[in-house]
Amino acid sequence: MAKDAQHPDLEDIELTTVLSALADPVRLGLVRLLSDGVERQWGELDAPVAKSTLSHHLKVLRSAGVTRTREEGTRCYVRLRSDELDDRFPGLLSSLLAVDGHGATPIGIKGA
Amino acid sequence: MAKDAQHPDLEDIELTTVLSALADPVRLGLVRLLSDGVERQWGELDAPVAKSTLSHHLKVLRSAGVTRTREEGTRCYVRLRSDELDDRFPGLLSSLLAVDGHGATPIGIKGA
DNA sequence: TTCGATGTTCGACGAACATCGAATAAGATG
DNA sequence: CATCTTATTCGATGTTCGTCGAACATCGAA
Repeated sequence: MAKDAQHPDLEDIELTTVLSALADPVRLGLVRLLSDGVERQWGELDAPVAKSTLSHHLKVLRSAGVTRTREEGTRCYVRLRSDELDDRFPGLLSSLLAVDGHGATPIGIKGA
Repeated sequence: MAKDAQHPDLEDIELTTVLSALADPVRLGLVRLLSDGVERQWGELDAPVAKSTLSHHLKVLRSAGVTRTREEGTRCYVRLRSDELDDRFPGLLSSLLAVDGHGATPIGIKGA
């Protein structure tokens, strides 16, 4: 699963790439959910999209260096690359999370 | 010219809208150029795109509340809405401008 | 090994987008 | 008025993007 889960070096990521990744409501919602630093399993994520779509979004986030994926058996866990992001783009993440009236799709946790 | 140059209230602008607007290399380049606070005339902007395309990009930025357009005769001037942006999205603009290794298209000033 | 759970990949679709050139509008200037 | 400059809009084109369902791959468990 997730064969070539590539995690790019943040130094190779351009600002426009990250901005594109975060410009989507669903992806921004995912980032906000993950912003507490807790690692989540895919199945936990309660997003109003099909599985394949969710998989796609998580792939985009991963490719943009925003998230990190860990595989354990058949399950995958995601978490934010907060520290690395803040190192590469100082202040960006925190300023994004501080905004309210963001157009992010609210993402929940199943069974919560 | 620029008949209904609408400048939305920043309070009505969502974060995703701004991120989308800034995710384009040309538009990010324009914002960086304008970040010195100087008001520029369209003709001054030396971007590697056709005039109609430039007009389009400036319209997107204006619709996203990022820039403000002033008309004077047949000429139009643009400037960043820096203060208002920082009020609505604290720290966002400055963190974006601080990044180097941004994928922004370099925009110049004609005759410079 | 067969089954179930979990993600991924693969077309496919429509919508949105970036881009251009040409046509247009409107003020400035001769 | 005729014309030039400046910017907008229109129509067209090709691309990218978000989305879905279906098929596939992989691991764990019965």
